[in-house]
Amino acid sequence: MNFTVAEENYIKAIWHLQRYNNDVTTNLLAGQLNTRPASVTDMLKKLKTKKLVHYEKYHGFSLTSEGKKIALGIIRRHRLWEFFLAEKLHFDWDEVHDIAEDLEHVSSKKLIDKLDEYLGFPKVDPHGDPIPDNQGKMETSSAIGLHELELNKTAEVSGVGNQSSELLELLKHKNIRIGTKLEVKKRFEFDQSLEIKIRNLPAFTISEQLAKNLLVKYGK
Amino acid sequence: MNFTVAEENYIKAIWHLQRYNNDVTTNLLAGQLNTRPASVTDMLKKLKTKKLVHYEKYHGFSLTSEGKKIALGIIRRHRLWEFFLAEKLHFDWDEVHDIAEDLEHVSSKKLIDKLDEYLGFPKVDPHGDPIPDNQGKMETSSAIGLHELELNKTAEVSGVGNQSSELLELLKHKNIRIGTKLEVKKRFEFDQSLEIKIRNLPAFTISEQLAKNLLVKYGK
DNA sequence: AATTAAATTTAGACAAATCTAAAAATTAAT
DNA sequence: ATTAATTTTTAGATTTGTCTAAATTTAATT
Repeated sequence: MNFTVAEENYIKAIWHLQRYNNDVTTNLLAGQLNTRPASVTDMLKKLKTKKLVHYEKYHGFSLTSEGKKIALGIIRRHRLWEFFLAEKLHFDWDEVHDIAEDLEHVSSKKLIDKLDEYLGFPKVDPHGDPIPDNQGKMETSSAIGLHELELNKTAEVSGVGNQSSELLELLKHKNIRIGTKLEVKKRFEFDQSLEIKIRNLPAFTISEQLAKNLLVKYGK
Repeated sequence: MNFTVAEENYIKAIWHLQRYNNDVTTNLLAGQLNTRPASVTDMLKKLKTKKLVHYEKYHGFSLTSEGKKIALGIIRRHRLWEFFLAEKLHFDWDEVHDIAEDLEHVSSKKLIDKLDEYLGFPKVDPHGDPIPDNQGKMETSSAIGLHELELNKTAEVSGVGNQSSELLELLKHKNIRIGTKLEVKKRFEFDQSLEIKIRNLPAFTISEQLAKNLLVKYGK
């Protein structure tokens, strides 16, 4: 089966929302896709006839297992292109997302498998998100939010909570990237801000909001 | 300005047809695009309002200089991706065209310029067609059809007349590719077929039609 | 030059994806 | 348990790109 760009964007958005929300709603999806709730309803009907979502009107929706499979294919394409853009074309990590949004809809299976091989079967994209293999399987991350890291334990940044250019710009400014090793030295109760330290550089403070969007793994 | 995939396909098709036909007609373009003459008329009106074609109804059409500029941008993207697919991902030359048809519509200028640099600013694609640079300029080829090559003069294959998988399959079977050196030993008047020789291999015969679709340059 | 043939354009319809405004269903609140 | 607020869906329109069938224009032929 073949899908339109619009269909793929809906499938992908539902998949992403399902990850962090117990139930995905019409309004939420409309917000995510910059469209209107009425348009979402229309598309849900269409995706239902294609057996990509379970959907009962007024009672929510979710991806079928077939829908999830399609979603993982799109995400695989997206993240492989992101890796290519960063690694081979030397794009900054805050530039790759938008271009990959377009490239991900080129759906030749052979192209993507050869690209994967050419890139050396990478396991994570430039934001630390895992890349599904050609069977749709991917690493499950043991990462936690920086806000839940214990004090004075070294951890390594392994991902970010989202790909907004705002977040990535801030991280670039603070010199934090995937692989950066750091420790939390102090937690301020007033606003839940954290004082962190990177190597032997002067300690500095980051907001609770930023901390929640920084994924880290324990271990030197 | 930004263009839809449909618009880009029309612009590109007109550009290609203009190269080999004095005047491009509605029917010809419809045939090329696998669509109906009525659809072509509709699109021509649209492209006229965007100043990409000169068009007076019942009296033909052609690309404006702006239209040509857009066309060269699309062709640049197409041929760079073809080069990438063949050179980096090791696709056969008869597989690259269809995939590049999709990739060419991803229109980030920065992406294409960085891709160009990454590939080492190639001058021709895997079929021997010249790749426009980021100013839209490209090599003008001195190639001639194999059917007009003088007898017993060595020449080198530099391109093919079209990218149909049928032609490319035939060439693969006959072991002819870009860079192959050959000579025409004899021309048969009856059907204009040619006997050709490649290196020290046994001579063999090719049809007039194939000869016309093989572009060669003189010189060892 | 009149008629026939071919090419092109118009008119009207349709599918995809979207929208606004109104109606219906669900959920929350008094 | 009604009423009010929110969410979701329907109804009807719009845009893009396409189609068929009919009408028009141009070109070819006798």
